[in-house]
Amino acid sequence: MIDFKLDPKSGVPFYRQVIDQIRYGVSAGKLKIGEQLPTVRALAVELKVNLNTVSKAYRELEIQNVLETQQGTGTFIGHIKIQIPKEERERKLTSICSEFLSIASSYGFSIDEIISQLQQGGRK
Amino acid sequence: MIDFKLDPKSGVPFYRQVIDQIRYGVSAGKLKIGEQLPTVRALAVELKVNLNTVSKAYRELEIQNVLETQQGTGTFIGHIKIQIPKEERERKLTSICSEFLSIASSYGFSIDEIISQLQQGGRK
DNA sequence: TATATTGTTCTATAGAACTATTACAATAAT
DNA sequence: ATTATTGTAATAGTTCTATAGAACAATATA
Repeated sequence: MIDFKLDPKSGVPFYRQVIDQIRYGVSAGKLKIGEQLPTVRALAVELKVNLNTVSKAYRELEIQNVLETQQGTGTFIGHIKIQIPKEERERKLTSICSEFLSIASSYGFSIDEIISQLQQGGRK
Repeated sequence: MIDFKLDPKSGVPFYRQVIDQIRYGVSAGKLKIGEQLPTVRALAVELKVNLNTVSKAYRELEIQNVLETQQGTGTFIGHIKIQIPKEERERKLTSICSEFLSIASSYGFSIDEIISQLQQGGRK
């Protein structure tokens, strides 16, 4: 289970922060397939946000097939593994990396700093 | 001078992205004391945002003593040395890397793939 | 002086984000 | 069956973000 955290100063909407944390948790293996997430009400209380905010995050992730929800039961990590065509995959990798680099360096971060940080964040 | 970049998908307001990039640019030494910034109109055109959005960013930075403005002349990097706390810089790096990683790995890219691509894209 | 350029301010509009409240629907547990 | 728990939905109101357009103020320049 993730230890959810919200950063009000970041400027990033709460529901997007929740989405990010779940998506990253899944890909980092912190959230296993089929695992139950906190209920919308429980997470709303924990994060001190409105129920609708959590609900919105869960809803978007369900649309993306990251989550599966069962009314009355709960919300779970989805079973569907999404497949992306290889050419598109290559292009996507190049594109997001290039875009990210230009943004990161506009903040004054060097490649080395970035890579070092990514390596830390990538540990399981 | 900074190569300004806006990321509409990040969820961070435009004016905040501009603020961030200038502040980090200053602390990284990319923007020198007394250096003139683009005019509000020029930057607005470059970033394809409204004049008021840039103006808002500049105004906040003037309040923070990062910038000094002279009506009719332009906007300049202030003479008061602003240090961005190491922790804040760390947090920003962590934040953008984490967000990027969550997106990248949701496409199924491994850390190694990502880093390898970044190293290629980072060559000049 | 006249004109252009710069930043500033104001109004109006639109949409997103978030909260609050209430109610409804599906499932599980008793 | 009844109750509790879960997710869902609808409405309303506030704040924030961003745009568009217009006008104003200060400075530099021709």
